Amino acid sequence: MILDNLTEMLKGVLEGCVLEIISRKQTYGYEITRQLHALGFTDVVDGTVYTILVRLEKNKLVDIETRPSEMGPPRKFFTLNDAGREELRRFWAKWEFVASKINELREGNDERTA
Amino acid sequence: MILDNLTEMLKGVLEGCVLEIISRKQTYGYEITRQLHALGFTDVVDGTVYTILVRLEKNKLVDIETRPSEMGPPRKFFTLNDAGREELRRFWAKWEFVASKINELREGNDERTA
DNA sequence: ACTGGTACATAGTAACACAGAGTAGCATGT
DNA sequence: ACATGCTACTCTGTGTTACTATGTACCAGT
Repeated sequence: MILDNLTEMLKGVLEGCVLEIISRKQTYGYEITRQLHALGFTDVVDGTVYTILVRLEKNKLVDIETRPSEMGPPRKFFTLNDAGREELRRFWAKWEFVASKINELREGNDERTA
Repeated sequence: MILDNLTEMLKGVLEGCVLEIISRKQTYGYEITRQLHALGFTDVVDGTVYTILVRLEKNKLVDIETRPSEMGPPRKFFTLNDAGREELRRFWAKWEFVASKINELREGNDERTA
């Protein structure tokens, strides 16, 4: 990728992305990582996703169900619960706010003091 | 503000905002803080802005000029140098990438492979 | 003298993404 | 039998960042 080091910019948004992905359908860590890669965030590694999932679990935003896989070790499937859906809603509200303000700044209210 | 705790989402973008503000015109810390408040980021405190400015200086992205003020203590005026303008350009490229991907995710490419 | 606004500075803290390594199951190839 | 490679989860440690809290200092108005 030409754009190196998106790390800092992803802070605070990656968790929201994971929430959104889980909200679409019940899924598991490895699959989530692949979806993020497909989205374009190719530098996001599985370790990062797993720490996010652990955090979501700790904050009781997801329900978890472990099921055997046809390929490899068993999978931990995640589903959003009510708190998770509420958190996701808040995430998008925050994103909308921040993104609109950033774009406002960008589109230069070039305040001619002229 | 209804939207509490934008902190994490601002990581990685606040520095870019400060660069953009400085690029508009030579300015100083306190004024930058006020502009961020005016933008809508009301929870950003001056201490945060000063640490960013110190970082910009350390990374040699700004030129600095200290001048007396009519009101209060002397001000440290900041101007972007070539490296700073290049960094700002990179910031917007990253922002454009991340924002487009997030919005893509949001607008649900619900890609049912049916 | 006191308050309040202006202006800069810094030590400590919490949150987050990442690096790196490890464990484990299964399939395939040699 | 052994190695390789993909799938899948887990954990420890690190660096970066914004925030908290506090302090210094200068000036104006009361």
